[in-house]
Amino acid sequence: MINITLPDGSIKHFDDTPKGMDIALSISEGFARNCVALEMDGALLDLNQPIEKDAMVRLLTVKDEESLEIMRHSAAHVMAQAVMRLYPEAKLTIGPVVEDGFYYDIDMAPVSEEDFPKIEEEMKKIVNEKVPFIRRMVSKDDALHFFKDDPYKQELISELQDGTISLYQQGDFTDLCRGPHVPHTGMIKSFKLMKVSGAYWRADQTRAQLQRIYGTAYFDKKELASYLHILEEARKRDHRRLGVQFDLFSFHDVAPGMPFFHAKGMAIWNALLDYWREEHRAAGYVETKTPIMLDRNLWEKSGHWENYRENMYTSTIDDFDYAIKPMNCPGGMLLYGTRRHSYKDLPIRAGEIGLVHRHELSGALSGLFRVRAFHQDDAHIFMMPDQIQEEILGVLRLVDRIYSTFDLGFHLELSTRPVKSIGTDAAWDMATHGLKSALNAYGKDYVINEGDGAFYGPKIDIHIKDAIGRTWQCGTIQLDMSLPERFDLSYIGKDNEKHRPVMIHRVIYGSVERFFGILIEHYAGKFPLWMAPVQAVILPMNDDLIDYSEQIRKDLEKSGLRIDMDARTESLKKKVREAQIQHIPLIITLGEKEKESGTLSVRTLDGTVRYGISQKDLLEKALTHIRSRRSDLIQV
RNA sequence: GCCGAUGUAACUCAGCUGGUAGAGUAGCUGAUUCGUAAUCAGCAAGCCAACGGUUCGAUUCCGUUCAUCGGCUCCA
Repeated sequence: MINITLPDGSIKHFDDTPKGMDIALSISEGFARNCVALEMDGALLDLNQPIEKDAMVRLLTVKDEESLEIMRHSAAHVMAQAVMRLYPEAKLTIGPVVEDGFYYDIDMAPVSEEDFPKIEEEMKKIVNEKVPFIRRMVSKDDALHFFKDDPYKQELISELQDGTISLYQQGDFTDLCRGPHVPHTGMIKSFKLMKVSGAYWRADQTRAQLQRIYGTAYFDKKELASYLHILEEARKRDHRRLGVQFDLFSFHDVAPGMPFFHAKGMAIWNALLDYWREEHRAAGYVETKTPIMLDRNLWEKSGHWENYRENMYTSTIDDFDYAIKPMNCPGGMLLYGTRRHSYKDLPIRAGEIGLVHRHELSGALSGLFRVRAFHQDDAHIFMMPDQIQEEILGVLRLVDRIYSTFDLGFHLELSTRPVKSIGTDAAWDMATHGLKSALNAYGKDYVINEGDGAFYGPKIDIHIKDAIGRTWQCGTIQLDMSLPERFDLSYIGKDNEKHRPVMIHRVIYGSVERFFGILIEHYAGKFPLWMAPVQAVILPMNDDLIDYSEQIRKDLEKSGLRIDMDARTESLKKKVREAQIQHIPLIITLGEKEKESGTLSVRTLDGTVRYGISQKDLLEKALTHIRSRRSDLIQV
C-alpha cells in the first residue's frame, strides 16, 4: 500500500503504485483535467510516472507557475515532431524553454516565417490527436543506437552520465528528454511560432549553423492574445520608431552605428547631463575630460592593444600609430599621474562624459541600444583600501537617487573572480570583501555570479527594470586591480611611503545613448516635463494674435521654458491634436479673451483645460515641477 | 562577422507571373480666421539602396556590395 500526502495534509491510500493521474482522479475528474505534472520531494514528475513509495505530493495545475514551462517544453516537442513530419531529413538538437516561450535548434535547410503556417498546421493536428507523452527509460547504449542517425543527439547522450536515460514518445515521435511533460498533446492549446534565426551548435562559430525556430505557448487563448498585445505595445514604443516620429535622432549609412542627434534629441540629452552634473557635484565628484585619440604606446601600456585591438579604430599619422579610445580609463590614469597625491587627497572622484568608439560587429548594431560611438558617464575613484566600502556605498546611493528620478527599479549582481584572472588571492579577497561589505551595508538583496567578474577585478552590475518590465544592465561598478599597477600610480601615506591606490570605474547611465533609448521606451515618448524637448507650445487662435503670442512666448522662454509657437493658419482642433500627439506637456491657447484679460488657457496632457491662468502662476508651477524633476504629469 | 528577412516620395506602406510607379500623412500654394485630438481644394515630390548580369526591355529575375530588422556571438 502506498500513502500519498497532499499539501493540505490529507492522505490518500492506494493499493498498488499509483500514477500522478490516479491521484488527481481520486480528487475529481475536473481537477485531473487541469493537472499538468506533480512535484514530489522537490522534483517534478510526469502524471504518467508511477510512484513507488510513500510520498508528499503536490499536483501542479495549469494555474501553477512551473506548469507553463512544462507545457512549453512539451510544445517544443510537438513542434519538433511537426518539423520532422514535414522535413524528414532534419536533425534535431536541443529544444529548451526560454523566458517568453521555447525554441528548438534544428539542423535543416533554412526555413523562413512563410513556412510557419504549415508547421503550425501540422502542430495543430498533433495537438488535436491528444496523444499521450510516454516516458521510457533506456540504457545509454540503447539510446545511442536509437539516435544513430542524429549526430547531435549522439553527442548529447555520450556526455550524459552512465545509467538509464529517459526518452519521451508521443505517437510516432520520440525525443531524448529529461522531462517532465504534460500528460498529452491536447494540453497545448494556444501556441504560435514567433521567429526563426540561425544559431550555432553549442554556440560555437566553427560548428554547424542550425535553424532556431522560436515559439510561444499558453494554456489560455486570452493569455496568448495578451502577450501578442504586449509585443505590439513594445513595438509601438520602439525608440527607433519614436526617434523618427519625435525628430530626436537619426542614423545614416555613412556612419553605421553612430547616431546623429537632432535639436530635440539634444534638448533631452542636455537635460539628462545637467541633472547628472548636479547630482555628481553634490556627491563630491569633479569633472574631467580626456582626448579621444591616443598613441599606441598608451594602449600597449594599458593592455588594450593586446586584449581589445579588434574592437578599436586605429589610424597612422606621421608614422605613429594611434587608436580612438574604446574606454576612458587610460586617459584617467594619466590625469591621476600628473602630480603627486597625498593620502589626504583621497578619495578622488573624477567623472568624465567620455566619447568612446568600439567597432562592434555589424550584426550587433541596434538603434541606440547597440552603437559604435557612445558616451559613457564614467568616473574613476581613487582611494585607499580602507575606503572601499564607504566609496562603493556612496556610488550605490547615487545610483539609487538617479534611477529613482526616472522611476526605474533596479537590482544588483555581484560578479566574483573568474578562472582567468590576474592579481593575488589576497588582493581579490580584499576587493571582493570590500564590495560585499558595501552591498551588505547598503542592505538591498543582490545576486552573486561566481566567476563572472572581469579578469582585472570583481564588479557590481546594476540592472534596471523599465515601465513594461524589461530589464537592462546600465550601471556597473568595477574594481580594477590592474591599471594602477600598469601605470604605477601611487599616493604618499601617513608613513611618508608610496602606496598603491585602489581604483574603481563606474558608470550609472552606462552609455548615455543607450540610456536615452531606454528612457524613450520607458516613457513611450511621453517625457516628464523636465526632460521634454518642447515643454510648452503656444497656439494662437487666429493670425491677428500672432504678434501678441510671440511676445508671450519670448517672455516664457526668457524664464527658462523650452517653448514653441504653432502659428500656422490651421484650426485650433488640429493644432491641439498635433501638440497632444507630440506629447507637449503644456499646450497654451491664446484667443481674444486671453489677450483682453492678460491670462492664458492651458491644456495639459491628461486632457484637462484650465482657463484664466496668469502667466506668473503657470511659470511658478512649471518651474517648480521642472526643478524638482517630477515624473508625473504637470497640472496647472 | 554568421544565418534569415527587408530596402519603392520626408514618413508609413500598395505595386499578381518583367512593358520605367501609386495611396495616406507630412510639404508647398490658395481659400477658410476657426475656442481645445484631423477645414477644404489644388500642386509638387521617387536613378524603386548601389553596382554588375540575363533580356528587345528590369522596381520586378540572377549575382555582388552597402544598410536596416530578427536572432547567434558580444556587450555600455
